[in-house]
Parts: sequence; structure tokens; C-alpha cells
Amino acid sequence: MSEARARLLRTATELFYAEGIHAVGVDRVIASAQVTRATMYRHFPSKDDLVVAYLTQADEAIRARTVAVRAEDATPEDVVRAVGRQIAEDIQREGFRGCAFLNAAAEYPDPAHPVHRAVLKHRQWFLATVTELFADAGETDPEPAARHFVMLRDGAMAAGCLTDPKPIRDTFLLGIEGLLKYRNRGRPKPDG
Amino acid sequence: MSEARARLLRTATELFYAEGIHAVGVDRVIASAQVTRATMYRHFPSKDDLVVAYLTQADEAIRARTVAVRAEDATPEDVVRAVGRQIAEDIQREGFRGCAFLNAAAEYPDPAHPVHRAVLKHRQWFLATVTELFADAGETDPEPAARHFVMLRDGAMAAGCLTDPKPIRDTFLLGIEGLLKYRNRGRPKPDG
DNA sequence: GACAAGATAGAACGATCGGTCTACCTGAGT
DNA sequence: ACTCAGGTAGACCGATCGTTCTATCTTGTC
Repeated sequence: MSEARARLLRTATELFYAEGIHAVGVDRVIASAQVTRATMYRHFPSKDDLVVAYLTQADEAIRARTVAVRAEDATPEDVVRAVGRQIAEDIQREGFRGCAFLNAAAEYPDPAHPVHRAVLKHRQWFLATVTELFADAGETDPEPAARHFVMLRDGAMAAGCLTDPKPIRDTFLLGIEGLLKYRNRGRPKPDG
Repeated sequence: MSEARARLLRTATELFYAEGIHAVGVDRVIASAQVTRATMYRHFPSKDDLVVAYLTQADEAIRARTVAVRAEDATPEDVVRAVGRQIAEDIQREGFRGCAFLNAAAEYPDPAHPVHRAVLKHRQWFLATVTELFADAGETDPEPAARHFVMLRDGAMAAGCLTDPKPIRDTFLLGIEGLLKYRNRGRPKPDG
């Protein structure tokens, strides 16, 4: 990855996330990245490609940190908690502006559009992953629990940038704890 | 309200909601509403004013239907359920494209912007109203329950237009039932 | 020393953006 | 009869949109 490309992607991420995608023109991006128009169009044939690259990068980062948390030596329940804690941290991080994917979907409603598809791809992965997590935790029917988790996450991410993030964060973490408490556990695992 | 103004507002609602706000220019709106440029700018001094009017109208519609459901002769718990059912119906309605307010907030992140403020105003009212509903239902600490309700709503509304709405709807309604079941009830009301 | 990749700089494209303007018509109220 | 709000029609504004282009320079690598 060339220096210019990296700068381009970093700047695009900052601007698109902070201000919205349609609100930021290519001129803004190239000016902030200190790159020429020609350079940008060499690396990203169109603005849409840049947007997809922005979301793909975000997707990869989240996957990586999820892999990392699963690699730690923790009980399955604590892995769920850890993923929840990551989300809680996101929400109270400075400059938090909601979920990059939900925000992008709001701007690209057409399901056939590459940007929209990138959003769906990330969300499919996330739901599948959380379902695995609940299955690991001995949930007899993990999908409903995972869907509940994702719903709380989406709500927390959507609301966390609209008011004081603290109560949102607390509500979210409490919701996750409730989910872990009142769930349908299967036969406890031999080592659990 | 003049005929032209009504047509303008109706068209704006359809287009902004379906395609996003920045994605729809004034030209599109006036063409679809079969109105002249001058007429539009007579009623709405700027596009922002039109957008705010669109959200204000949506806000009023939701307030009205909430008032209606509270006026019915139902137990406080059933009022909560009824509000939840309204949201569930929204989600599976054809042409559902998520929460108009969350979508707008994604496009207008600046908290000082009139459009963003219209979003916040609606959300403040909604949280306060749901808090009242839980208080009516005898919740000793209604705000956390209301926040939980709103979080599920936001998550359901955000996700309901990205995949098959049915499982989202079911997850949401199940979450609301769980919320009503495992809550902190105060001394039961004399008539309950 | 040749060559190609990647960068620079900047002009230019047509389309669309939100918004202003002039000019004329119509119908209801006083 | 007069006024005036509300409507039509359409030219026009500067700015910005995403995109393409030519032309030159640097920096390895073969």
C-alpha cells in the first residue's frame, strides 16, 4: 500500500465518518489528504470505490479485534461480555458518530449499490459471529439470543452519538447482562 | 394549508424517506410535486426548511397515534405493548426504510443544524413518553426501562430495512415482553 | 540507461446543486 | 373595481458535484 493511498484512505475515513458520505466531495478528500485528483483516481476509479474501501477497512478492523478477543483465554460468556465492552468503549470514545455501516446504509438505501452491499456483508458476518459466541456459551437456540444482542448493539450505536453516551452505554451493558442471565442454557459444558 | 404546499410536503416525504435527503435535490421534489420552483421557495425559504417540515410532520403523526393508543381503555402494560406493536407494524410495512429521524441524523451530524435539532426534539419527546408509560405501569424506576425500550426500538428500526424484517420484528416483540416480565414492579396499583 | 509505476500540477468537462429573479395569470375578499 | 396572495413558467446565478485529461517529474528495478 503506497503512502498516498494510505493517506487517502485515512482521510476518507475521518471525513466520511464525521460528516457523512454525500456531504463530503472528492475535492475535500484530496485536499485534506494532500493528494492530486489524478492520484486518487489512480487508486480508486470512482468515489464509490473509495467509500467501499473505507467500509471494508472498518469491517476488517472490527473482525480483527473480535478474533483477538476470542483468542483470549476466557469463558464463552466472558467473550460475549468482552465484545459488548468493546462496543461500549466505542460509544463513549471521543468523536463517536454512530455505526459507520448504519450511517452508510442510511445514505445508500439501494440494496444493489456496492456501498449498501458492503454494509450487508459486514452485518451478516457480525450476526453469524455473535451466534457462534452464544452457541459456544451453551445456548440451546443461539440465533434469537444473537439477534437480541445485535439489536441492542444497533440501538446503542444509533443513539450513542445523539445525546450523552453514558446512559446509553449503561443501558446497553445492562441489557447484555440481562440477556446472559435469562437465557436458555443447554446442558452445561463439561469444563463449565 | 394550500394544495401545492400539501403536495410538496407529501412528495418530499416520499422522496427523502425513500432515497435519503442529500440524494434528492430540489429539482426532483418540485418536478414530482408538479409545482414551480417559485412556489416551493414561497412555502419553504430553503431546502432545510422543507426537510424540517418533513420531520415535523412525521413527529406529529407519531405523537398523534401515541396519544390515540393511550386514550384507549387498556392496562398500562398493554399500552406499552401497543406502542411496541405499532413499531412492529412499521417495520414490516412495505416501503419501510428505517427510522426517518435516525436516517436524517446520519446525514446531518452537526448538533447545531436545524434538521439535527428536529431529530433530537422528537427523540426527547419519545423517551419522556415511554418513561411515563412505564411509570404508569408501576415501574419503580421507569427511566432505565424506557431507555431499554427505546434501544430495542432503535435497533429494530435500523435493522428492519436491511434484511428480512420478520425475524427483526419477532426479536423486538420478544425483547419488549422480556422487558415487561423481568422488571422492577412497585406496589401493584389498587386496580391492577 | 531504459522503462514503467506512481506521483505531481492543474485545466477542463457536463451535470447538478441550492437559490434568485422577472413576468404573467387567476380567483377570492373587500 | 381593486387588491393581493398564491400560482405558473422559465431564465439565470455561482458553486460544487464526480470525472477525465494532458503534461511533467521522481523513483526504483531490470
